[in-house]
Amino acid sequence: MKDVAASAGVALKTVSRVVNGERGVNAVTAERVRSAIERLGYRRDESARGLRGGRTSSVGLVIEDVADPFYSGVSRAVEDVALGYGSLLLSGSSGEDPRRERELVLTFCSRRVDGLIIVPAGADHEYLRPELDAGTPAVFADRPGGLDADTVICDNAGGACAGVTHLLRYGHRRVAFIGDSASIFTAAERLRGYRRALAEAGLPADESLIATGPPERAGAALARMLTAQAPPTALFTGNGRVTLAVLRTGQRLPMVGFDDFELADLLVPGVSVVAQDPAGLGRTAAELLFRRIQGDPGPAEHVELPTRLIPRGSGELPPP
Amino acid sequence: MKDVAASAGVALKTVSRVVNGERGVNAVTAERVRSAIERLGYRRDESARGLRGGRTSSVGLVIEDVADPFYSGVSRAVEDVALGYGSLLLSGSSGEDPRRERELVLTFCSRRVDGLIIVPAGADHEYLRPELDAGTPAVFADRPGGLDADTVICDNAGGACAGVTHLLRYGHRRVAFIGDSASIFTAAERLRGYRRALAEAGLPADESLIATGPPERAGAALARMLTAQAPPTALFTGNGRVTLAVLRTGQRLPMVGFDDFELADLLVPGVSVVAQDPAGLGRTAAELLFRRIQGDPGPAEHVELPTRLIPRGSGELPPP
DNA sequence: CTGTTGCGGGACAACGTTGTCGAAAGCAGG
DNA sequence: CCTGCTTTCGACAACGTTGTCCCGCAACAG
Repeated sequence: MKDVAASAGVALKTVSRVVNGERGVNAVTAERVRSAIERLGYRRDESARGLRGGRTSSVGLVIEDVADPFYSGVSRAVEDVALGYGSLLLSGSSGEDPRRERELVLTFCSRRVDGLIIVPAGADHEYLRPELDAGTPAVFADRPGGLDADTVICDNAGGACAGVTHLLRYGHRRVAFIGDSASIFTAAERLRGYRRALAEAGLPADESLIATGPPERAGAALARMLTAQAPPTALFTGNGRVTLAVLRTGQRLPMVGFDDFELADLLVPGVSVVAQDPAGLGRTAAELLFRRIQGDPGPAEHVELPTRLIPRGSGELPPP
Repeated sequence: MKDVAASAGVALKTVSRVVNGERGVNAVTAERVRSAIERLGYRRDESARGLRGGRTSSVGLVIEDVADPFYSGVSRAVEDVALGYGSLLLSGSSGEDPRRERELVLTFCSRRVDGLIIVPAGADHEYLRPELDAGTPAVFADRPGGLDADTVICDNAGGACAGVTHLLRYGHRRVAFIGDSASIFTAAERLRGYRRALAEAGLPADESLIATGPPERAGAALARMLTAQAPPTALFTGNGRVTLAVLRTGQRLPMVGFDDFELADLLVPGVSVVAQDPAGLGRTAAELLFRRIQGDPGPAEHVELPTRLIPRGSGELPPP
C-alpha cells in the first residue's frame, strides 16, 4: 500500500480511502490510485485489517471429519452461509479427539475468528470460557457442549423412537439396537429413543438385543445376536457407519437405520432410514452464529431439528 | 500481551520471549509471566504474528465441492499434511465456477497464505501471476492450471483405457461412453482413454455411443442409446456422478465406472470401477506444496498418479 | 582496579491497515 | 476583505507482534 501511494503520488490514507470506497476522494485522484493498484498488483492485507479493526470476517468450524458425508454436508452449508455474510470459513477435523478439538478451537481463536461452530468431541469446554467472555460467540452443533451457549441438535431420541415404532407397526416384537459408543451424546440419545419406543408399545427391553461400541464391531455384534437363543426379527442401527457395517455382513433382516446415505435406495431391498438434515443443521447453526456476531444479545438458544422417516422397503417387512 | 506484561511487572518483549520459548529469561521471571498468562487467559494473536514475520502458517485449498466425497477425501488428506507442518488449512468450494474460484484464491491471498492448492475450475489463471511472482507457491491438483506451476493429476486417460479394455476382454464390441461435459479436463482425458482403448483393440469409435454433458442428463442419454438401432452391450461411465445417475435409471448392463464409491460392492452385481485415490492426490499435492514453501526452488513438477481397476462383477459380464 | 564477557531484560521500530484530526483550498455570502 | 462551510487530502497514532539494539549488572581475568 505504501508502494501504491508512492507510485500514485498520494498519501497512504488516500489509497486506503480508494480501496474502501470511502467518499472524499477526487475522481481523478481515485483513478490514478486505481491504476497504480492495478500496475503493482496490490492486494489489501486482510490480517492487518483485522488487527486494526475488530473483525476478521472469518468464522471457525470444528467437525469430526470432513470426509464423513454428514459433516461435509454440514461444512458446505456453513460455508455457504458464511459466504453470504462476506465471511471466510476456517474448518478442521477433530477426529473425535477432545485434545485435537481443543487445539483446533484455540488455533481458530488465535486467528481471532469472529465466531465458532463446534461439534463437540469432548465433554468439557471450560477452556472456551475466556473466549466467550471476550465476546467471541460460539454455537454447539449436533451435540450439546456443556456450556450455556447456543446449541443446535437433531431430535435424536424422537427420530430413533419413530424408526423403532415403525418396525413395531409391522409386527416385530424383538427389535435389536446396534449403535455407536454410548459415551457419544447422539448415540446415547438414540438408544433412549429406542427404549422409549419399546416402552410406549408396552414391550420389555431385552438387554441382549442392545449393543453399543465402535461401528467396526457392529457386524460381530449382529452375528452374536442372530446365533443366540432368541434372535431379533428386526434391527435398528444407530448411525450411518453402523448401518454400513451391518449391511456389509451380508445378513439381511428387516431394518431401519439412523442417517440417510447415498444409494440406500438402490440396495435390494431399499434401506429405510431416519434421515437427518446435515445442510439444515449447518445452516441453522451458522445463521444463529451470525446473528450473535451481529450483536444479538438474547439468552442462549437451543434449537432441535426434526428428523424424517424414509421408508424404502427394509423397514416394511413383517417378521418371518 | 501488554496486559500480561503489566500484570507480571515485566516488559512486553519479555512476555514475547516467554511465549516463544526464547532463551534469555530467568526461570523465576518466566514462571511469573506464565502465571499472568494463565490468569488473564491470554492467547497470542496469530495474525499480528504473521504481519510481523513473513509466514502465516496457513495454506489455502480450493476444491469444487466439499460435499463431494472425492473432494472431501482430498481435503482431509491436505488437512492432515498441513497439521504435520504446523499449518492451518483454509478451504473453500468453487462450485465449478471460475469467478468463485478466483474470488476464493484472492481471499486466501489477502490472508497471506503461505501457499495454495487449487483444483482449477477455470482455464485461465493469469490472475495468479502477481502472487506467484511474489513468492507464494501454488500447486494445481486434479487438473492442470495452465500456468507453469506444479501439478498433480490422475492418469485419467490411462485409467479409462484400462477400464474400457477390461470390458473388451469379455467380448464386448459396442461399448458406450457417458461422461461429464467435455469442457472439463478430466472428462476430456477419460474420453481420450476410451478412444485409445478402442483403437488399440482395432475397433471403430461409433459416435452414437458417446455422450458428454451434465451428469443429470446421463440417464436420458443412456435411454436413447439403448433404444437406438444398434444399442451398446456395455457401458463405461466417466465419473462417479454419472455412474450414480446411470444406476438410478434401473437399467443394468455390463459396465465399468470411473471413480470408486461407497457401497459399490453391495449392489447386485457389484459395480466394477476404475478407482482414483483422493487421499493420495491430496497428500501428494500438499507434500509438494510444503516442499516449495520450505524453499525448494526446482522447476515445476508434474506428477501423475496411477488408477486402480477394481472388478466387482458388473464389468466381468459377457454380451448377451 | 580496570577491562571484558555474558546474561537478563527493556526501549523502539516496523509489519499493513484504518480512525481521528487537522490543514489547505475553493466557494458563497456578507 | 473576512467569515464560515465544504471538499480533498495528509500526518499520526494505534492494533499485537517480533527483530534489533542497547543498558545495567555480576562474574572473571589480567
